Amino acid sequence: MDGMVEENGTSGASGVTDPLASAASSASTTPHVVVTSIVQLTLPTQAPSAQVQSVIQPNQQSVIQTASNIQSVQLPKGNVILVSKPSSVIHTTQGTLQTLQIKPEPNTLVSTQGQSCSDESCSDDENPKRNYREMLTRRPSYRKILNDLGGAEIAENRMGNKAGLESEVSLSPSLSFAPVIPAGALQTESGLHTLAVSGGTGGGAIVQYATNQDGQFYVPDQTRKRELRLLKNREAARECRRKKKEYIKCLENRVAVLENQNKALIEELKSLKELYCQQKTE
DNA sequence: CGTGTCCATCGTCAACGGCG
DNA sequence: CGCCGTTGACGATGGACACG
Repeated sequence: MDGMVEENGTSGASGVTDPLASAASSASTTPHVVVTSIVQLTLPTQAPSAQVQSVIQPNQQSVIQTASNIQSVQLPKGNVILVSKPSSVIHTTQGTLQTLQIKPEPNTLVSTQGQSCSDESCSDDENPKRNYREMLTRRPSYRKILNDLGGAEIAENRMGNKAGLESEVSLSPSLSFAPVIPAGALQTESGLHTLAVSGGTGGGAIVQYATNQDGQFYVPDQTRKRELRLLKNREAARECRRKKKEYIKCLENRVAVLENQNKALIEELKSLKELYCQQKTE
């Protein structure tokens, strides 16, 4: 093995501020610390070492995840690389990256030449019609992005949530014979009793009850269905917002990384121009 | 201290797409 | 085609802050 790849969890060397990390530290509701990784490449033989700014995060419930296999690479001087998981939402900048030669070792995971974006998003550059159509259609859902990333873990969590939700909802039939009118219940013209249930900030649920022949209160099937739908949608909206936030954070992080790379490339171009002019005058 | 403004968060509705 | 998940839009609410 000619080269080594190691990650340290800092972003200082590249000078990129990490919006993810700062956001994580400021948001009290975020339980995990998100770290932008610097991948230090120790290059083979005489080549100088180079640092690669990565937005790949440690394995966690995230849109962006660490590639499971980190491989050694051969990196000619001046080349810029991105080490990426194949189906990542992180896309390399098309056309600006030079060829990255991967050492032909078995079990290596390769992403080269700015092709690390997902199959869906970049496989059909030669099909402008489809691209145009996709531009007009809805962008993929956050869940789809996560699935593309192999978010089995998240899918499992969702299943868990769903189970919890259903068990919660299954409590509803127990209300079918509530012996007393709940406090705050109002009777409507249709004979239904509505009960406003406040739920934290904003919004609130409304549950409707009816009375049977014995004067007992029960939740009509229609009401129960609505209750279930609202509950599910409430949970879905919460999850959707969480994913959206995470997605936006990742995009912001990516912007920071790409800006930094752009800066570095501009500097490199500048120095190469100077070098070229010097040699020309000699 | 009361009021106005801004911002974050929430619940709900409606539209859309995917799936059986 | 109906059901269900996803998500943008909207309005409600509460907290933080500035101002008089």
